[in-house]
Amino acid sequence: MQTETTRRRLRELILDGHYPPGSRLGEVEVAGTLGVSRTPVREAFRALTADGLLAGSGRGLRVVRLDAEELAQVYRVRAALEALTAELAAERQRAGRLAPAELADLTELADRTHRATADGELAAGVRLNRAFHRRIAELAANPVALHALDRLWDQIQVSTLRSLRAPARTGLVDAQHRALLDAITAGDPEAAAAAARRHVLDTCAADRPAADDKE
Amino acid sequence: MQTETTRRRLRELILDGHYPPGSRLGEVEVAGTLGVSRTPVREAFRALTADGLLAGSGRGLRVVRLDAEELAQVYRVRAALEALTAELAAERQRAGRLAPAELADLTELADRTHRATADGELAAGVRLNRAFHRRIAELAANPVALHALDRLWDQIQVSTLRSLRAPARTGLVDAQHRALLDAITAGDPEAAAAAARRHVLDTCAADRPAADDKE
DNA sequence: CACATGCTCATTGCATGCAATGCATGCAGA
DNA sequence: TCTGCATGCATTGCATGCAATGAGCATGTG
Repeated sequence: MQTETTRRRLRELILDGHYPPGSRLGEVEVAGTLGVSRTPVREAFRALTADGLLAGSGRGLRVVRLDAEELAQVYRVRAALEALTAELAAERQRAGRLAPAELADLTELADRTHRATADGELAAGVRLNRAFHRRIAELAANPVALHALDRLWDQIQVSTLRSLRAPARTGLVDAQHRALLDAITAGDPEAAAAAARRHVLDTCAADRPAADDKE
Repeated sequence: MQTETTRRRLRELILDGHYPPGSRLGEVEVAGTLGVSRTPVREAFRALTADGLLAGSGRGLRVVRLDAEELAQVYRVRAALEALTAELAAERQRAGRLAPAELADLTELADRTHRATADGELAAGVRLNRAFHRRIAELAANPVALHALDRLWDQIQVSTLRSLRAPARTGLVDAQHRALLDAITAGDPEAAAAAARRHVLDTCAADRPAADDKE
């Protein structure tokens, strides 16, 4: 079971920025650091490569570094999938399959996200924001979409780590979260899908200036 | 490099139905069959598991067998992604970024798909149909979407292998392919997205009777 | 006769040795 | 000084040994 724990720990290290994009990862080095043999590290590398966090087949794996265009492509797929999950969640709400507690939960996540970001706790804000979006995907009750989104969120998180941007957009983000929330609560699939798509694409546009790649 | 070839060969065997859904795959057995050691087989297993073709954590991997609901969930994600690729392809056409030869190619794929299916060459029809959809995804020029769709197509192909159904729907399928093609050719993203979504969801509905799972 | 329990064996997970490969570095010659 | 080549090294890919674990089966008992 060391393979799985190794995979998890490595993923955390990458998502934390401990291994920033472009870092080179060697089997021996990581095996030594984590105190396991090369085999589980090797398999963890494969898994993370499949998840789109590592790349560079052959000699030397590196943490993926997406350029602006690739990041935009990831965002477009994310927008399509989040439009789907929002639509499905709204459908389930309309069908009466969502418990009030679940919606309350979602509202609280939106609140906490806004508060954390407004208070300047950027790391917590990023985490809560992701939790908010993920909760919607859970309410959609489609594991396939959820899994695909998990991968995309990981990729985006890695590539936008350094640009933990200031809150200027905080108000807009929160307003869009509320709009999405309202559409789901109202059981309006079309509105929910549209709100989700717009929100994600706006976020993409806001992240784009992160094209200050050097090194 | 035996890992990669092993992965490819195993994928082919699974997609061909040589290892039908539910089959149990053992490292030693496959290693013996393919004439390699357990290590590359092991890694190929991991990769195919990540691709959603194998499952069954822990003791004994099996070829995934999706029930009707899971298959429908895959189809909904596929519909969202194919709507996106159709939209992107149409956008590129509108922007004049698609060469006429590329569209001609696509038309020919639609033709050949229709002919093969109408002639009762089901296997060839399935292959060509997939090639048609894939070509659209290629024209969308979004590798992220293309990769995600490749995985979904694989999963669907495995789970609908046994129900290589008769052509009754042939006419409808071809008509929808033409509608999609026309929307892309016309550079109409909304129409293309709608056509793709409807086509995929109709296909899902047609595949649903495959719920005659026993064994 | 059914169910629980203990045993045996197949199968996987992990570690490590060995061979191959690609890269960097340093030296020699132009 | 620059270029080309050769050599050494770091690193990965693959094979295999060993230990652990879970499953299936047989047997004994209620």
